[in-house]
Amino acid sequence: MNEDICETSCVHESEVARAREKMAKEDILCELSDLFKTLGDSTRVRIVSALISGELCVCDIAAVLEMSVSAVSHQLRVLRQAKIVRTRRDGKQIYYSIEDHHVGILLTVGLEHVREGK
Amino acid sequence: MNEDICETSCVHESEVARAREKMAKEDILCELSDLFKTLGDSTRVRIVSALISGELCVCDIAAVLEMSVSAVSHQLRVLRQAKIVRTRRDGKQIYYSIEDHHVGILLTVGLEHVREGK
DNA sequence: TGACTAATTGAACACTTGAGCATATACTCA
DNA sequence: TGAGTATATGCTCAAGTGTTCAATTAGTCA
Repeated sequence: MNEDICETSCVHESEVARAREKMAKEDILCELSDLFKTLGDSTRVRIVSALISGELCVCDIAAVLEMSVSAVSHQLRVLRQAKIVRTRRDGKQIYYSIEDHHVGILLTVGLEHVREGK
Repeated sequence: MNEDICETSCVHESEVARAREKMAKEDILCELSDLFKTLGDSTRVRIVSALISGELCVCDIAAVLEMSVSAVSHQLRVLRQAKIVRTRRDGKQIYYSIEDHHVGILLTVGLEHVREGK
């Protein structure tokens, strides 16, 4: 049952079948890569990292990052749509915070990996 | 000690200072975002996901993903440079496998997050 | 050694993306 | 309600990215 995709003769069919079976579904993996892609920008990880220690309003985030409110707001929207952060209004300000604990774990594990690589 | 970055008057200086202190260093966060960026592509997560259940040669990976060997090889290089995968030669083939356990954890936690979001 | 082949690489192109600017919301509070 | 202000959003452009095609490398094994 050759797949006729790889023309070369080196395909180990049983290994391929096994890997296919054990992998997560394609659309789930797409969502997963979208999640990583969202975290794959230095502005956005810096925002998330700043929020780990507690909620902040947009102006504060901009001050922490030393960036314009507009640029920060653009990235906050991306983080919001990806359900990585949530918002809460208090008076004139809108406070941002981390949406769920998975995000914190991802940051922590990722940092370990980075630091271990020296 | 106004930073003169955010012109508006809504900056909470103590919160900003606290966040700045607790955050990881800028260059570390940059490396972290690079890590996520590397995983932030559907082809690459699919490769990593395929390798979680065991090593595979380039041809096999291409077969699993139903992509050209060339396209896969380009992405494998990116994963290699990011120290996400390692290689081992056996005869004519080169086998790829996951570099370290953090990668598996990231995938797992990320999948949890994605699946929880329904 | 030399033919063969798995894998890598370079260049090109279409597509995506982040930041800046100007403008528009949306909410507060007097 | 209306002025004031914190935040959000279109639009645009420069910079970055993934895939294809063609050519090349690096290793095997007869």
